[in-house]
Amino acid sequence: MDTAPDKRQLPTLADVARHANVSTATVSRCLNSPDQVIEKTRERVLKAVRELGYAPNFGARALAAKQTNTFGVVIPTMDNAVFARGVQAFQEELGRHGKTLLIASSSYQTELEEEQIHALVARGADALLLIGYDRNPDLYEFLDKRGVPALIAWSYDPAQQRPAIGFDNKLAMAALTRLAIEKGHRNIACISAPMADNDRARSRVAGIRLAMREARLEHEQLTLVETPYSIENGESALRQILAEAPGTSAVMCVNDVLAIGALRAAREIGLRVPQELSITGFDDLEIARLSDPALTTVHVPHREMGRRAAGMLIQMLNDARHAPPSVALPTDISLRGTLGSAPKM
Amino acid sequence: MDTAPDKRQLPTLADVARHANVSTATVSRCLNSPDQVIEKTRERVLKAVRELGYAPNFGARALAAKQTNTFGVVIPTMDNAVFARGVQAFQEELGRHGKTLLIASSSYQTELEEEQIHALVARGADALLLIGYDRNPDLYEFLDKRGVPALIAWSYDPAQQRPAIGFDNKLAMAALTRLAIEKGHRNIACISAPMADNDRARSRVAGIRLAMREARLEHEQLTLVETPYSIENGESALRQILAEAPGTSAVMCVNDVLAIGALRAAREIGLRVPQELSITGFDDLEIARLSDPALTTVHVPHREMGRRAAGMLIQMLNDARHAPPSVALPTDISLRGTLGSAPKM
DNA sequence: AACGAGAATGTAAGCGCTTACATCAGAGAG
DNA sequence: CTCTCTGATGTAAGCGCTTACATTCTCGTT
Repeated sequence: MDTAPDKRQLPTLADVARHANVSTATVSRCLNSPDQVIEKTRERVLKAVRELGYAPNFGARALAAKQTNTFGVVIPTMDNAVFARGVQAFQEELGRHGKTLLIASSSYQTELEEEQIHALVARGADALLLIGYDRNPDLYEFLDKRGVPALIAWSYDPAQQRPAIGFDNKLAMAALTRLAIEKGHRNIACISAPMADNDRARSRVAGIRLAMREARLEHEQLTLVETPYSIENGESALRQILAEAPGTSAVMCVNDVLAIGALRAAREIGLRVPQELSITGFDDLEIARLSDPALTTVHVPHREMGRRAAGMLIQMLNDARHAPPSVALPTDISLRGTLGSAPKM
Repeated sequence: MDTAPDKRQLPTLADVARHANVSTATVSRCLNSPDQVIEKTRERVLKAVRELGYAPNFGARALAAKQTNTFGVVIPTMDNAVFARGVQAFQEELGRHGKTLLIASSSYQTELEEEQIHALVARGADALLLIGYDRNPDLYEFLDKRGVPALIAWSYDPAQQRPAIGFDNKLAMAALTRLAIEKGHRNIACISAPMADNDRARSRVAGIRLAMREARLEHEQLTLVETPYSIENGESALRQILAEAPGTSAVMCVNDVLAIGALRAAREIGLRVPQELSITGFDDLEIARLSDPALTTVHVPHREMGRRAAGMLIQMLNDARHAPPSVALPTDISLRGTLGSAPKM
């Protein structure tokens, strides 16, 4: 497969040293602590660096220096503004501290995620940001053994031990559900992302159930459809719900993308939203404000989460003994057009 | 579990070898070409690996093996579906070939981009995917010298030498502009992203100018506003345009996000779209279909571009001598609600 | 002019891994 | 029973870099 092409001989530290007529140590110092080298020598070395197009070999450097200043993150997919925004903020903050971020995406496949984590650790990631709690216990053990601090993001569950920064998905969804119930909705349905390996989706659904139970509704009868994240899937999920439970007056989706799909299906079918059917989302993506009517959803501070995650992880790296307390960021309900009162029977 | 403070001693190949009572060479072979090792030994080694929580040190491996199987990409921002989608596809295809992708994002800062490229190369990226042509020539020289193949994506300019995969932004925008002109628009304005260091934006604006020239319109009088990518900026840009050139009947934006902002501003102002004002975008993001009215825009095959970019780059790596021909992917106009006939004077 | 402190630079020992080459054990041939 | 051959395993030389320690220079002192 890999027919090694022209094994080009790259310039090394030693080449630069020879070219500048100094020792390798001096070159190294020029690059890492320039003030230890006298100006004249430094100039000569830097000139040689430029002329040879030299770039240090990171692997060798990490090997010798035992430090990479590199953090890693594995996200389920880049193709979702939710993660993109948080990770972007994470990286910006990391950059401010002189750290580099390596991003890998797992396409929502647990196995692939595990591989990526190993790859990141092998590449010397000093610390990791991981999405959600659901993960093979062996993996956590592996990270502990290696002493690689890992912070869970996008989730927060007081019952879990691991340090995390996120929001209480269950409570947030319960709050939204209570609102729907106040507005008279009794026949509630839910469109969820696949819940296996996704504690966020699970918690959100649990939140709906919680609120229904509180209101003495038959929460066992919640019509539930699980389908992967996409607008199209949201559309067909809504059709499926209406077929299974024609009396449904409110459809609560575990994310905005599915909700937008549901909204679209409702329009195609000719159901007026919110007069005949209410729809809610979760995340408050850009699209939530753009749809017509605008989507009622749960607003989540993604950027702030990313930013603070960076701080926490750096702290975890510097003080490996005390895990910082997990933090639950506040969410709030963005009440917009798609949630209305339940239609009169 | 040992909570060693810092300076944690990670297990090395040698530790595994000792533990399994074999030589380091055998352990290495177990990991890299298992069929060269007899089953019994292999099991013993793998058991030791598991027990010690061993993971190979990538740096050392790359150092010794001179191959990383890692590609790199530097995108302007993750927080834009355009790049996210293409890169996701790129990564998926790379994964299929056993390559890992390292992603860095430059927050649209040229200097940062340059740094990131160096970082990626230092980390042993075998090849790079870069967005757009605009870049310091020294950087290209550096990459050439290092023998790191680089493929330009998202842009295609027949006048440029470097291998690229993208679409002809100028032609695509010209086509859309011709359409607007056919519909009677004469007073055209444009909302562009900052054009310095962004050949895509520049080409798109050039496309507008080209079409106007063809139609013998005073293309010098194109009202042009440059503003960074965001919905809010699109809104204020539209207000600015209407203040500067009240007769404007069509506003062409270089991307969908700005267009959505413009659309929103138009609604706030009370201008009916498309009866009183036409608006167009570029990219065909999800939001383009969701706005009301839906956005007329240029559809661009992001995923296909990412996928094919992976193939091209692998080929470039394997055959460094012949650069593959650049490819221009077809774009087409998604004619939707926001482009209408020019209002009668 | 000789001395010595401190700054600048050099020397060389690894860091953890791969791999060419050396060695060895066992099977089949003679 | 010895000899070869083959396949499994061991040995050890780097890969490019950092850094502790050794060496050499440079000056201000005396």
